Amino acid sequence: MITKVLIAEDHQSVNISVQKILEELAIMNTAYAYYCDDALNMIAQAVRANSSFDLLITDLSFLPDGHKQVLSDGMELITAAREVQPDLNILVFTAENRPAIIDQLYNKYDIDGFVPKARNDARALKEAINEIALHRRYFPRHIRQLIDKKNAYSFSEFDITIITLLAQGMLQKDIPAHLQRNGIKPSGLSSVEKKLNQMKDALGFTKNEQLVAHCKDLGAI
Amino acid sequence: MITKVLIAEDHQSVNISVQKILEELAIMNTAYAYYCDDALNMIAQAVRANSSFDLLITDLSFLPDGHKQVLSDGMELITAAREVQPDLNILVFTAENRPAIIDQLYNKYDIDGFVPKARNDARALKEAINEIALHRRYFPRHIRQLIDKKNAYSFSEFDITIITLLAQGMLQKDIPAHLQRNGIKPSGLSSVEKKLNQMKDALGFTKNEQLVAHCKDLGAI
DNA sequence: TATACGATTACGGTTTCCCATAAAAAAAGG
DNA sequence: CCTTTTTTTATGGGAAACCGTAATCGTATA
Repeated sequence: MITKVLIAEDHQSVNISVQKILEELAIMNTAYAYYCDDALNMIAQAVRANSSFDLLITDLSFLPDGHKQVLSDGMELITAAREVQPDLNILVFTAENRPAIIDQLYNKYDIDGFVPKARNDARALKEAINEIALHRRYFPRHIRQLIDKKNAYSFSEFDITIITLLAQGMLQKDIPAHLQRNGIKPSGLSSVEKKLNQMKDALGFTKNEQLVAHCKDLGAI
Repeated sequence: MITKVLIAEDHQSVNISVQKILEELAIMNTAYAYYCDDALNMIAQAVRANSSFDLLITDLSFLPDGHKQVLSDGMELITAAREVQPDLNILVFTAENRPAIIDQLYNKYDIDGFVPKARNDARALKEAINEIALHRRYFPRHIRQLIDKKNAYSFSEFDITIITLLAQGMLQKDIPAHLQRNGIKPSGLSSVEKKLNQMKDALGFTKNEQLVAHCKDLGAI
């Protein structure tokens, strides 16, 4: 049963609506935060007071606005929250639709539900909360498809490192030295070239510029 | 005086809040649409019925969801709306924060106000509506700064063409032929190289990959 | 220890890109 | 109409990237 819920959402306009939705579900014990740090503090304090939250509804992107924060986005909040309260249910409510991000949430962060901000998000939120109350994960079908589609090519950490360096202006021939300095295993120039060719081949690309553009679209870099 | 307002916003959660905000401003004559096409129809019909809207509050991104639409985003809606009702006040309410996009809204689409979805967006919306009622444009200071900052380098159509081609995988040496086929004036390879150098120089870059990444971030391509 | 195998790295030739300079063309000015 | 200036285009040498192949390293196995 879900009775105590925390909303972490920096958009006031959305925050208001989520509160209203919880009211309609007869969940009266709610709290809300506009910053990740505030949210984490509330979670920690609730744990200490033996009245921990049953559910965290959080956005992913939190715009910086001058207030210095330890946690800068929803991903970090999720990690930190799980540390202070491992059994906390987490529902991500966001406009983010880049497959690489959602895939991470599902497979790495192991969140309990995902609701995209969209035309029927109010109804979807209610469904999601009800599902999570029944200990089931909530991921709409079209979201699952999105995750699968991105698996056209699954970028490894090594892939991302190389493309990021290129996008930052490093010469290909200088990458090996950088990899060695950071203790990254395959560091030969040939290995870098091979990886780039693998990626381009898998995606039907011919130039590094395409890889950079594609990763930007996916949100991988 | 603003008495009749149309909300075009596909996120139900946001749409609800905006309606509530208008209520608080004692604006009771409101309508809302989840699709651009619907919004345009409502505007056109109101004009025909001699009861046109005073203000359109619109988002920019409208997610496609199967329903085939003529207008696919807020930019197109704005253009179409201005055709059927040139004096319509337009307030853009969006999470979009790419400078190139906001710059276009301000200088090309000539909208009356811009409110970013953020921590105090409910209050900002009220301020914006009040300002517009007084026939003043509403653009928060930090938004103006954002527009100016992007003017570190102002991409021309030619610039964008070249970078887009690179991001699509075209070899640099093949670009001149493409430019000629499309009747674009400077088409020599040297001209392409010169432009690329100008851009990289202005932005402190050394590689084309950086340009592609930067333009993706800006929303220029 | 020897050997086989996969992964990584090194090397050489070709293509593309980069950059400076010069020629040609177009525009501006007298 | 000619000169001056600017813009565009052409050319060539050198650097980087591309690509196939060979050498090397590391590990597992007999």
